[in-house]
Amino acid sequence: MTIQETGTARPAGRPRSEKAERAIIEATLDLIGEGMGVSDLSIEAIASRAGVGKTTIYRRWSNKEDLVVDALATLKAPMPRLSGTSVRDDLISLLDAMRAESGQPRSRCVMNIAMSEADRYPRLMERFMKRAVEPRREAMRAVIERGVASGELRADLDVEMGMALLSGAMIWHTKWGPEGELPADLAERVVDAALSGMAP
Amino acid sequence: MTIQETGTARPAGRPRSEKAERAIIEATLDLIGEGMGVSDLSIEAIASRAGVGKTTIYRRWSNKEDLVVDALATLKAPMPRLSGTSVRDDLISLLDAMRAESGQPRSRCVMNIAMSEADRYPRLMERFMKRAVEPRREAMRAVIERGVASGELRADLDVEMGMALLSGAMIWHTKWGPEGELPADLAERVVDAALSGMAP
DNA sequence: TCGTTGCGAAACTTGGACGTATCGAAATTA
DNA sequence: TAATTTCGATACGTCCAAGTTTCGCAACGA
Repeated sequence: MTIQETGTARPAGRPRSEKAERAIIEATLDLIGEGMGVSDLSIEAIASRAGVGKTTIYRRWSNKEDLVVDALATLKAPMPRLSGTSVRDDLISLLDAMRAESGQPRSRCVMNIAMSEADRYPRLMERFMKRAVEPRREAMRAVIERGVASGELRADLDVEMGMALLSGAMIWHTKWGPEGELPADLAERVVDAALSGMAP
Repeated sequence: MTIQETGTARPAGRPRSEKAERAIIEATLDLIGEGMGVSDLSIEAIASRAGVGKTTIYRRWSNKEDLVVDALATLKAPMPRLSGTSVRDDLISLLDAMRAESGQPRSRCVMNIAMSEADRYPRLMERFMKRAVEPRREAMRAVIERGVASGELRADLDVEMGMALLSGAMIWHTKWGPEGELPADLAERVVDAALSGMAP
């Protein structure tokens, strides 16, 4: 018996480097964040960026898609804490988290991939949606439903439509709004616009 | 002097085939519509799909990006005729045109490219936005401004925000809504939701 | 009819990425 | 210390698409 028996018995030889593994995933996310599509990614580019031998990648992942799946899976949703004081405040919090993320190249991964690669990599998308998108969506849905129940929102509100208005407006600004950073008060303005509507 | 002097004097030799040119552009749009990114397109695939020799492509375009630019430029916006009776009706017409297009593979080009390739092909995007997106955007802006002027919409409405709500909600449904075709009444529901707002 | 140019097909060269193998060094167990 | 495994680096053969060239034929003007 060996001294350490916690979990799996460590095999002989040099252990795999956690650091290398993280560097590989970071490099992958970086490249995707810079606008690369999945099919543009090359293992060689990832290895080079990560300062790692190709062997070290192939020892862990047998192909590019597996690597991307794992890389995206590490993008956990750091959901904003919701104050719960008012539906308006909570919606602003959620949308402002979107705004903040849209500035970071890293989080652009989410959008770039979600937007463009759905058709080509369905397996990847499925897992990615579940991991990174669904939790946020669920959070927003919960807030809206709470608002309907509490009377802060219209009783006859279509919840999905509400999500479409709010999220869609944020996406629109990200992609087609004025150049540069999104304004700091964008989330608030979007929420207020969606709440009050366009009609007088 | 030659007999025909109408415009440019025809050079000697066999004239270029209009048919081949159209076939090339059609093939390009088809492939993009099937979900291919610009970088996934191969000249050989285009030539093969168009039933054309690679030579015939390279004789006209010196590289892939030029070809894609021209191909997308032919996607003219078949703008819906606006009745002008009410702002609501006109907005529904505009959004319903979006819905109808999202069903056609050909028009998915617009979305796929616009969504995903912005960072990588800025030159392409610029020309494409000008040609295919800006006219529709301008039409919607005009309708909203008319509504503000006529009192059909809030006097203090932020026009850009209104566009974001409407267009964004349509995009959201296209990309993340329930599977399958968009419901026939989606445009109407989006417009009404955006007009009346989420607050009671 | 003849010269010119475009046509599709195919051969060709080049370059990049793939995935594998091999190297000496490093890290760990026994 | 010896055995084992991973490390980064690099070389290798394969494949695929890019882009160029060549070929025989077709379409046009003179």
